This record gives sequence, structure tokens and C-alpha cells, in this order.
Amino acid sequence: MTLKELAAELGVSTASVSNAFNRPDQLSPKLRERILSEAKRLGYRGPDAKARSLRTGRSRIIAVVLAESLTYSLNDAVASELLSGVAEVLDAHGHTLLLLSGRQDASQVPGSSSIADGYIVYGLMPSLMMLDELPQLGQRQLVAVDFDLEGYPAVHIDNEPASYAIASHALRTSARRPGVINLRLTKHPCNARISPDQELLPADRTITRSRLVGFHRAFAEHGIDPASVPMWNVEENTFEVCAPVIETILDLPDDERPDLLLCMSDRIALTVLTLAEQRGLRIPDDLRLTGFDGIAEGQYRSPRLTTVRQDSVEKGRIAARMILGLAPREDRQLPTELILGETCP
Amino acid sequence: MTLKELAAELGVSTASVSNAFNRPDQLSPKLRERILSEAKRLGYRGPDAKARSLRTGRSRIIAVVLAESLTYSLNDAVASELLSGVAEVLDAHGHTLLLLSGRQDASQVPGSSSIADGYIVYGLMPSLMMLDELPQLGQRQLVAVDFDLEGYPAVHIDNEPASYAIASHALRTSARRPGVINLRLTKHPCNARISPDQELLPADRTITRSRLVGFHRAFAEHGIDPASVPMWNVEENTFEVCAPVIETILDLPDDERPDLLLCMSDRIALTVLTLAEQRGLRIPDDLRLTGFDGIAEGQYRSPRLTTVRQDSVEKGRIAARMILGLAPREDRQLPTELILGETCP
DNA sequence: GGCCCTAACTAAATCGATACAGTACTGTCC
DNA sequence: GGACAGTACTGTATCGATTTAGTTAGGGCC
Repeated sequence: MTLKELAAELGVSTASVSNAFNRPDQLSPKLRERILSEAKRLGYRGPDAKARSLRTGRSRIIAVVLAESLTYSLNDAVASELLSGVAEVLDAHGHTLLLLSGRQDASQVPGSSSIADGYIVYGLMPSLMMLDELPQLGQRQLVAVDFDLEGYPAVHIDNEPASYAIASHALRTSARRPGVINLRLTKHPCNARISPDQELLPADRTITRSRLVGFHRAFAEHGIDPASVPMWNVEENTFEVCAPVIETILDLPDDERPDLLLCMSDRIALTVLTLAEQRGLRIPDDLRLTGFDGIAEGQYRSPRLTTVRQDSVEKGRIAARMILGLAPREDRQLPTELILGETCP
Repeated sequence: MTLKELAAELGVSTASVSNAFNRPDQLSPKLRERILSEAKRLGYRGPDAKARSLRTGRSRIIAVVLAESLTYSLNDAVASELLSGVAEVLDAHGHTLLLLSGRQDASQVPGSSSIADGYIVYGLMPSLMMLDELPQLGQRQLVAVDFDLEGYPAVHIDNEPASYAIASHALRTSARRPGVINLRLTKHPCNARISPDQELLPADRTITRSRLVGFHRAFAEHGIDPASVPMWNVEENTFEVCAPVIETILDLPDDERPDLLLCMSDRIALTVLTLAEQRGLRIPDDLRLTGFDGIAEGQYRSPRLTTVRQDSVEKGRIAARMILGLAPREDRQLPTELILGETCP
């Protein structure tokens, strides 16, 4: 049963039926009442959302594009918090949430999935790596979270000061050989140690890169040549992808293995923790460890993770408000908090 | 730039442009190539999803309707696992995932959100309580998870045997005064102790109710009159909603307070645990406790929760396959596993 | 009574695609 | 050379609504 059929049944125009549902002031209460009750009786369940969205151009759907697979993201504390912040705002304003994975065919995102009224893109994803293709996105509504995209507003935290703070703290302890595990830092995929000639992403684009700048500042202040600090890169935050890289680090001979690992995420740090414990390494005596994010899991377990806490829920809320036009579409930077856990006291 | 404009620009029919994108076999490779490259050059980004979904009637979007708020569900381990199972299958078959909250205006779900090709409804929700209104749903694609809906396939676990098993185990310990905390069991909202004259939902409809049947069987076998066992009800799985009810239980005088609480979810059991510990009650000495679900958090902490583990990811996968027509649309029941933790050894 | 104004409603164009029925042309085969 | 098949493409109805411009009826006012 369509609006047209219902109109015919009632002997009124389609415009009146449409108005009965959308603009009560455009018709007499009496007719409106008749239309609504007949609709109910005949089982017409209101205007079809597909047709309406075509005609009006708006679907009241906002998409969140996630860097990792949906399956991973839904079980990741940080991504879940972001999503729940987004959902909170969308819900309160009558919008719904579409989940997309950035790991799908690059051409699909946010391209042909263009049912959504706007996109919140979380984290730099492989399909956006080719920064040249960006003009393709058109001026469609888009907000970037945790990375920068030229021409679009971004929401992130104060990465450089935060990473400087945690690295400074870590270096004040007796660590002599720091190492860094990065997340998607290199221009071309690399899941291993980063060699000196490898091209990195620009420092003003990715959070990982600006965190590294903070680390380097701390290194320099402690008399360590940043170029001498070994770095590894992982392409995904998952256990499967990280574990092999971490194992090559842990398998290094004692005098080459870093005695401090600065990790770009709690997830990575926790994986290091698990694998190090399996090998009988003592934390923090044999190996000091810092993370980034402040997820609950890192604070439950023993030893508690030394890390930087960020408010991912609030990031989600802000991104959602920007997309809905409830907040100015401009870059936002949120504060963080240093958590002194036991993995690097 | 629309398909029509592109066609005009190229001097071909709209049909050919459409075919270039959708049915390569319907036109010569040469023309197809020309269309695709011109499209790229002119910035046409492929057929508009809104229009396509109207015309074809399919959007490649599947909605999951969640009983609790999205904000809660996204941070709930059980719901997240279900979603990740759903996402896994949808992703593999080129569909996307729309999240809806059943707590929105009842008329909205799944009504006017009818952009989706199918609905996976998770848990009985307030808006579906009025079981009379169900015919409104039409014969739209729908799969129920963790509750039964007449006329639609449902995915759940072997609730009655599982709850019988855990209750039997618990009663073999020296518990003398069992009590039950239910989740959304009463026909009309009730967030308190259930009085004997209160109407319960039918046993073949909700998981909570069929679990209760299992409990009752165990009570009877242990010489306890099921009618004499005190029951409480909570309307939501959230801390905020559960805590007041749990506090009234814990505040009972020692000789009235149950020495065994069978909870309908791990979430509830963990809230009991937290509040009981705050009061200085010893678990399991002063109070024995069982949950239901087998979430990770219950197994990390000490004491470990005695519970029933279910595979929520698999439930999600199965529901998704049914919606996509990859699995027969018929009721499915998954097995569970009893976990003997320390809250009721 | 004539004029204007408003309220209540309608007719038809439109949103951007898809898909069916058809046309034009080329080539094959007896 | 004519019948027939196949390929490559086109014209247009259609999906189900929204919206603009326009029509009609009735009321108020001088």
C-alpha cells in the first residue's frame, strides 16, 4: 500500500496525504484525522523512507567509517566509545547510525554508499592513503576523527603534548634503550621495523605521526638522538597483525632489545604485555611499557598500564554535532590525562 | 552531476550509462570504457544510492534493532558480540549495518526506518511489548534474536536446559534461600520485587521466561516450592536501572536476604557483586551468585563469575545469514556451556 | 453586490536511477 | 537474396514520495 493508493482510496490528492504525515498545518484537522485513521485501518505505515530520501535528498542517516573491520571495531574499546558518543547525539536528534568499514573496496567508501547524509571518518584508512583521490569525495559532509583531511574539520586530542609528557616520564626512569611501536605511520604499508629510508606520513596528517614528534622532542631533551631510536610499524591494531612484529622485537638478544617500548595504542601495549609475560620477561624490570588511549582493560589487569587517557565518547559526540550542524565545523582538540600505571611507574 | 546529465554529455542513452556501471555484458567494452573514463573525468561518482534503492527496492542495508539504547549496547559485551557476528556476515556479502534503538518512538521501529532490506531484532523491547501491534510489521524481512515473535524465525540458545543446569548446580551447594533477578519478565514494566499476582510474559516468548522455567524445575527437584522463591525484575540491563533494585535486596535483614541469587545476565550479577562487596558481604560465603552469558569481564575479575556461556557472535552470524537468505529462515537453538566460577563454586 | 483574502485542497513536475520493450544494424546460412 | 539470429544501443514507464504553483470555496468588509 503506497501513499498514492491510499489517496485514491480516500478520494483525496497525494499532496494531502503527504501533508497529513508531514505538515499538519497544511490541512484541516478533520481531514488529517480521517487520513491518519484510514491509513492505520488499511495498513499504510507512513511514507516510504527510500522514496522520501530520494525526493528530499536527506535520509537522516549518518555513516561512521571505521579504519579497521567492523568485527574488530565493535569489540575494540576505543572505537566502541567513539561510536557510543556518536550514537548518543544522533539518537537525540532523530538520526540513525550506519556502520561502514574503510577496509572495503576503496571505491565504495564513502562513494556509492551515498545514502548517508554525512560521514564521520575514524582514523586514516588504507583507502584514503592515496590522498590524491580526495577531491572525489566532493563537498559531501565529512568530519575526520583522529587524523587530518585537507578541507574537512577534524576532531582529535592534543597528541604532541600528550606523547611528549608520557615519553618524558618514561625516560626519567632508568630506561636506556627506548623503542617505538607505531600504528600506520609509513606512507606505504609496512608491518615490520621501519628502515631509515622509509617515507613516513606527513606530521600534520596523522595522529601517529604527531605523537612521534612529541616522542622525539622528549628523546632530544634526554640526550638521545631520535634517529637512533628503533621504530616498528604495524598496519592494524589487531592481535593477529601486531603479534608477529612484537615477537621479532622480543626475540632480539637482551642487549639489543629495547628496555622501554612506547606504543601508539593500549591495544598494542597489551599485546606486548601478554607476549612478554609468556616469555618470562618481567614488567617493568626487564621491559618498561607505555600505551595510549586509557582503555578500561589496561587498568583492570595487573600490572596496570602506564598510558594517556583520552575521552573517546566526547570525541564521538563532537563529531556527531559537527555533522548535524549543531557545532561549528572547525578543528577541535581535546585534552588528555597521563595515567601512571605499573608498566612504567 | 547525475547519470542523466552524464548521458547527455556523452550523447548516449541513460540506459547505457546505467549498464556501464551495473551490467557490463549489455554493452561493448569500448563504449563502457568511454563512459567510465568520462564519468571519472567529469566527477560523476556512480549511481546515486538513494535513487537506486527506490527503483530496485533494495538498499543493501540491514538494520539491527537493539533493545537498550545504542549508547548502552555498544559498550555491552553481549550486544557487541552479536553485532560483530552480524557485521562479519554482512560485510562478506556487501551489505552494511544500520543501528536502531528499540527505545525510540515505538512507531518508528521498524516502521518509517524502512530503508533497510531486513531487520534483526535483538531482545524483546518495550515498543514490541504490545504484541497486538505486530501485524503492523507486515511481512517485511525480520529475524528475532533472544526472544520469540510469532510468524518470524528466532535465534536463541537452549535456555531452559541451561538455566536448569546452573540452578541445579547452585542448589547442590548449601544454599537455603534462593532468589531470582529477572530481566524484563513482567507484562507491564516493573522495576522492583515481583508480587505473586503480577502477570508474566508467556513462557514461549521471552528467554527470561523460559530460563525461569528451568529454574523452577531445579527448585522443585530440590524440594523447594517455586512459588515461595522471591523474584525481582529489572527493566534494563544498565547499572543505573539495576542498582536500586539490587540495593533493596541487599538491604534486607540477614535472615530474609537470599543466600543465593540467580541472575538473568552477567551484567546484573556483576552489579550485584560490586554492590555486595561495597557492603562488605563475602562472596560466596554470605551470598552465592550466578549469571548468564559468559562475558569476558566476569571471567577476568576475582571472584570469577559462575555462569552459562553462550556464543553471541555465532548468534549474530546465523541471524545475518537468515536475513540474507543464506540460511533457512527457521528457529535455531544454540548450545551453551556451564562455567563454574568462584561466585558459586 | 463586488472585491479581496485566506484556508483547504489538487495537479503535475520532480528527485535519480533501473529495466522492459523495442529498433537498427551486421553477419550467417541455405 | 531473403529469413533469421544476435549484438549494441535507445526511449520511456516506473519506483513512492515531496513540493510548487494553482484552483476553488467561503468569509469579511465596504
